[in-house]
Amino acid sequence: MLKLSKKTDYALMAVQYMSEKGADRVVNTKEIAEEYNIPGELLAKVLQKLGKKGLIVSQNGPKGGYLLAKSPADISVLSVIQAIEGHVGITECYHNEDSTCMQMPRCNIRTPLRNIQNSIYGLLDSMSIAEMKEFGSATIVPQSRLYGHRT
Amino acid sequence: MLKLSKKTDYALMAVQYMSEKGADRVVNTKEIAEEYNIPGELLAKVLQKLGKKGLIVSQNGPKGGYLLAKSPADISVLSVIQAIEGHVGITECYHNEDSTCMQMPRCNIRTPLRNIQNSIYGLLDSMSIAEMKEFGSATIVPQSRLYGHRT
DNA sequence: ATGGTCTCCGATAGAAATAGTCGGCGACTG
DNA sequence: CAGTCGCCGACTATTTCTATCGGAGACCAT
Repeated sequence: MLKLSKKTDYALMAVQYMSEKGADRVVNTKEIAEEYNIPGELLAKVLQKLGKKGLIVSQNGPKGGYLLAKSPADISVLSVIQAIEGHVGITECYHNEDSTCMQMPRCNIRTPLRNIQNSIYGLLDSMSIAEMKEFGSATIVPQSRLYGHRT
Repeated sequence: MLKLSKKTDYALMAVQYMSEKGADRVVNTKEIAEEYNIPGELLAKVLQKLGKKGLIVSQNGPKGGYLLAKSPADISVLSVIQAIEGHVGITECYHNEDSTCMQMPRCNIRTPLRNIQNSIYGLLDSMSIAEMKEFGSATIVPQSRLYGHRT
């Protein structure tokens, strides 16, 4: 229903939080969990996934935690979403590679929806974590935000 | 996970189908269900919802069925989606009016996500069923497709 | 007027995704 | 070498989505 999962929300919050704290500050799971009232063990899994995907870097041991792997300006919102949700698609047939969709043979909305999907992707891909924060205060989304994308 | 439900897919297919058949042709549930291999009883419910929302008009009795209530150019993709899924939001707090989100007090992504959501809405709202069909053959989504939306 | 066809509606069962939990392992710092 | 913290897999609970069932009401043709 076009809704992001809670895990994804948590991921975005965490990344945003780290970006606020600065590049040198090691942040641990508990700290974020308490800040936002997120169940610690669930957030831990989310951060682990972000780590695997190379978006953040982990540091073990006491005083350990996480750091952003790159500058907030270089982390796209889409990359965070995809790190958690895997390959995302607006419909079953774009979401699942080997989907056995009964409607496929005569489907009249497959291609149009792909175009819509690509547009949404373009928006999410073009927006960085750093930009997203600014959007918080901005009231208007710039017009130049959406692109045509080849099918 | 940013995916439309199957019901919504069915709704879009059905509306598209009706638009193809022309304004005067009464289409019944069974016909659409067979064309696209959709479970008949489920499609029936979907069409009923579209009827309630005034997107299509029902005609009872034998030789009954459905007609588009307006021209395909006047039916937005968003209106079809919302007819089936109700109020849609990219996050829980925008999806559910009375959501008790534990992250609310300090949430750092609420407003930015709303802007993103509004952008997506703008796209879906500005696209009609008639246009959607053309997007099926087009390879490029026009640049002018996204707007700024007030928060 | 009546039987067949079709929409309409609520309830419910089954399947799948999501949210959250638990327990043990390994790495690091002081 | 002990405590802290990340790492990982399995597990349960909850919610949402998908699909089905049974019956009521509208309508047309004969």
